[in-house]
Amino acid sequence: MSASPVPGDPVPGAVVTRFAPSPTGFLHIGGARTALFNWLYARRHGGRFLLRIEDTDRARSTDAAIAAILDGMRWLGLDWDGDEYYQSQFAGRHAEVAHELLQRGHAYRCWMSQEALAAQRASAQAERRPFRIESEWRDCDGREGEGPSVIRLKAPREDETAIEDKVQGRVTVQNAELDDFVLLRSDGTPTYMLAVVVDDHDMGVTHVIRGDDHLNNAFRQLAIVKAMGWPEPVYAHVPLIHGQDGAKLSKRHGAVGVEAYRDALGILPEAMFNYLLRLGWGHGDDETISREEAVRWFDLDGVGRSPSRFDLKKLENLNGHYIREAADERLAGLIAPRIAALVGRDLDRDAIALLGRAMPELKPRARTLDELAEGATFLLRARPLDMDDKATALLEGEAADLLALVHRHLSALAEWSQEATERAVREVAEAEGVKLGQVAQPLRAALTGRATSPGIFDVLVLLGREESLGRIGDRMAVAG
RNA sequence: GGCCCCAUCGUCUAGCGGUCCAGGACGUCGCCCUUUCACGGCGAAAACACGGGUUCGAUUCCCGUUGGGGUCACCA
Repeated sequence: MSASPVPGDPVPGAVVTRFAPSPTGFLHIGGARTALFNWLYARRHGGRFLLRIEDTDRARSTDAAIAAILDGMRWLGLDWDGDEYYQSQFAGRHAEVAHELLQRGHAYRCWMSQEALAAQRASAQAERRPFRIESEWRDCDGREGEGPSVIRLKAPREDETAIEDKVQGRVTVQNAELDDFVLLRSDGTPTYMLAVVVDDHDMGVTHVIRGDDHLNNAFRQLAIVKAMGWPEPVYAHVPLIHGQDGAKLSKRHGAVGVEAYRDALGILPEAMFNYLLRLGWGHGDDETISREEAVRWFDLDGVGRSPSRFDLKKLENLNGHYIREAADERLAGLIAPRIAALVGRDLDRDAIALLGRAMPELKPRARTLDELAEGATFLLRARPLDMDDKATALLEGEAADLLALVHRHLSALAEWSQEATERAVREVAEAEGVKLGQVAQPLRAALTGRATSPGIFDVLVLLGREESLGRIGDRMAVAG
């Protein structure tokens, strides 16, 4: 599935890549992967990775929307070189280029009205033929119209244009397919098509790595590049990420911003990094790939050409892996706010230290920070504990008597350790002629309020003698 | 609809003419470990879309069909 090899690097020398998101309120999963690939490519080749915010649409480009993107990038550890650029800063330069194109005969002023355009489009549709703008102003020998005008590119109509795409291979399009798109709007502002090309050139971008949805645009942009006589960048159009239904990932698929996975589920940045990397790219049978390995191994030829579906299950599995690898203190700090919300009070240093100590037992049982916090709350909940349904069921019948026996044996212990508590509980089971589980399960319910938890002797030690005995006592009191 | 792109297990992928009755991972299902749930270990089911070529030989190359996706603004 590798892309056909593209001979020779047309731009020898330093690599410059860029990520150019438009601020929509969050860092889109697909955008994050595009950013990742650009970052990786630049780092791999000792080049520079630039960030440019496409804030031409001023209405949408709020500070909050921009901050969300920068925040997401930092979270993933995708550091950009230098300050971020803002496309709106360069509007003057964009207009300048449009006028230069005009002077050199590669563009023309067009006074065609929106209505005339709409009429052309309608008749094209009625006759079931492809729509292509046909402006009378393309070749009008200096004649001028009335009122405001736009500047359109005088796109070539003969021959064809080919792009040697690093991912897609050679892609060719008939120039007749390209129409005279607008470069400068009637209010003098630049269109996206013009702005990207000018900015990429001015920023010295050598490799344009972006989503597949821009492949068609690339031909239009290349027309500007050629008209200006600028060096052509290397293009690499990576396939889009799809939802479970196979369509381009969008809001209707649910969470689509990386911060949602971070905040709601509790995904670790290294897990997201690894997952996104493996989505559409592979390195043999390697599954868990570190940041360093990624920089060492990443290459554009490894990027597949077909879209891939976002699979939450795999992300979660990977996240579980990274949780197990993460330092206990870091994890404790990460889940502290979640637990605070769950137990309804802030956690002090002792509480966080307790979480850290419990972490080795908690970690293997969670795939997300959300699950990790959920599994840890029993440590910090206030007495008397609420019992869930399964815990309540475990405490029915003869369980109460067994619990009382366990309480007595544990109370008599001189030393409160895993070994000592285990011995005590096993003695009760043996003396009563029941299986360990018949004693351990009610004990678990009493201590945690749940039917599942870390190993019961770990729980006993983590909670400590006083708290443990207290919790068991609470249940005995209820049983009467 | 025009144009462009894509096509290996349910999903992510390995495979770059013979090593493939197709390998790994997630998910699923068994079994083991076990005080619960996980983790871990072992095992199972599961794919080269179809049809033509090229070739001594196609999952790998070419063409077509089918299916899927993207894109067609004075949005970005």
